Parts: sequence; structure tokens; C-alpha cells
Amino acid sequence: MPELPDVQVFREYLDATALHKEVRSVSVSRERDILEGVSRSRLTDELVGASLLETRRHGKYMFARLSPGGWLVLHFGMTGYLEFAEDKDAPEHWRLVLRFGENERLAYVCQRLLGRVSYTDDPADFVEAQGLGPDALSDELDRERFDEDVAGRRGMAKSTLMNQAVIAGIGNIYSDEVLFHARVHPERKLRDLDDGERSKLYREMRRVLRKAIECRAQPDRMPRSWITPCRGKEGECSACGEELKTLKVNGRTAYICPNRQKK
DNA sequence: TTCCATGTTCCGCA
DNA sequence: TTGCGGAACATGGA
Repeated sequence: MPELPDVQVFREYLDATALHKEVRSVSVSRERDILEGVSRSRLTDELVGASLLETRRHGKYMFARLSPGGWLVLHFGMTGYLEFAEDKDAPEHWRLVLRFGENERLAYVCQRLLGRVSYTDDPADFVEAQGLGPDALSDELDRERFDEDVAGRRGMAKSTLMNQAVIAGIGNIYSDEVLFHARVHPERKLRDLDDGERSKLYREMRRVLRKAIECRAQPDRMPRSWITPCRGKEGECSACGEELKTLKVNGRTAYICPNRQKK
């Protein structure tokens, strides 16, 4: 689930539920798997008595600013999400729980333990230290920058779109969706695209990610013309009726329309 | 039992 | 230097 659109939705969810409430207590489970660059005691010290003031996102990372200063950093791995509820109990596979007044709590849930919780004084420093490229929806990544940093690379289109050091935010699902709409085969070398194809790729990348956020990143809300809702099922291309096909690119399963995306 | 899954990272190699 | 393939991480469902 958690690629750029999902994380954006989590962010809006946190904004709508958990801002400006004093954190009364903090629980952490499986800290050795989940916490990165911060100890349980340090994190607890930073959070207790604080409230969350605002959130930001860079690629698949979410940042929440704490009232005394500093930022909580959340990465969701493959199976992470947030759940706010009025409930004394935490959901299964909870890894971090912030409790607020009354019975409210915000849980960071991560079944497969591939997500990470960190703390940073400055999101920009964190992004730099992680070696992340520009966020795929940022103003920073304009067409010119896209041409310089992305379109000139030697690797395959899908691998490059998924490379967080090049562009931050796109994973397996949305790389397929973007390439499908741009009509680019995932194994095409970006370098070989002509100017028109590059331009289309850039435009479709932005359009698809924005539209996915509008759909709350839920496949069942996405347009019928999209490929994402067809994952894991038999499906036909909405545009031409051709049967969708899968292949392995860099070890990941790619869905394509073999008629509209040719090598 | 085996394979697969929306994540990242590390290593060896071309 | 860049990029690829594979393995690893941990868990659970088909």
C-alpha cells in the first residue's frame, strides 16, 4: 500500500484526527525492528507532553512536527498504516501508540516490520541523509529537472521510477500505473525515449499520483481505465481490450498492456 | 510446503 | 559510476 499517494492519505488522516492534542503516554513494541536512529527512551521523552503541530511528506516518508521542536518520522514499509480510535486497546501488529486525553490513541501499525520510526531535528536533513531524490509531486521536480535527473538515466524505465534516490515516492504499483498511461514498456531505457515520450511520462506521473490521492489511494475508487485495480486478477486493457500481462522487472512483478506498451 | 506480496539495503558483478 | 540480480529482513495468505 504505502507509496506516495497512500502516505499522503495517511498524512491527511493524521491531520484530521490527531493534531494539537497532548500526548499523555507512548508505547513502543518490537523496537529493535522498528526504531531507527532513536532509542525507545529518547523517543518517549520527546513525545510525552508534546503535541503534533503539522505534518509533511517527502516521497514515502511522513514527518510530524512536535510542539517542543523536532519531528517524528514514519515510514510504512509494505504493510504499515495509521489508525486513530477511541479505544484503550491497540490494534494487532501495533508498533507505536500515542495516547491522548480521554481514551483517544493513534496507532502506527506495521505487520511485516518493514516500516521504520525515527526522530529528526529537521526533515530536510533527514531527506538528505537518506539520499532521497526530489519528491515526485514537488515543484522542485519540474520538467527540466525531470529531464536532467530522471530521463537521462541508463536504467530501465520501471527501475528508475522506483529508485528513491532519483525520485522519491513511486513504488511497484504506481510505476506500473504511470507507465501504462504513458504507454512506455517497463523495460524501455529512459534514455531512449524521445522528447514527446518523456514529456508524456512526466505529465502522466504527476496526473496519476494526484488522481490516486483523490481516490484515497484505494483501488476500488480508481477509474475503470486504470490498471491498479486489475492486479492479481485476470484483466483486459480498458483502452484496447488486450489481455493484461505480467513480467518480472528487477525482481518485481510488473503489469502491462502488451499491445500499448512495446519495447 | 512453496511461492508471493505495495518496502529498503547490501553485496558481488558487469 | 551506474545499474542489475539476488538475498535478506519478517509475516501471513493463497
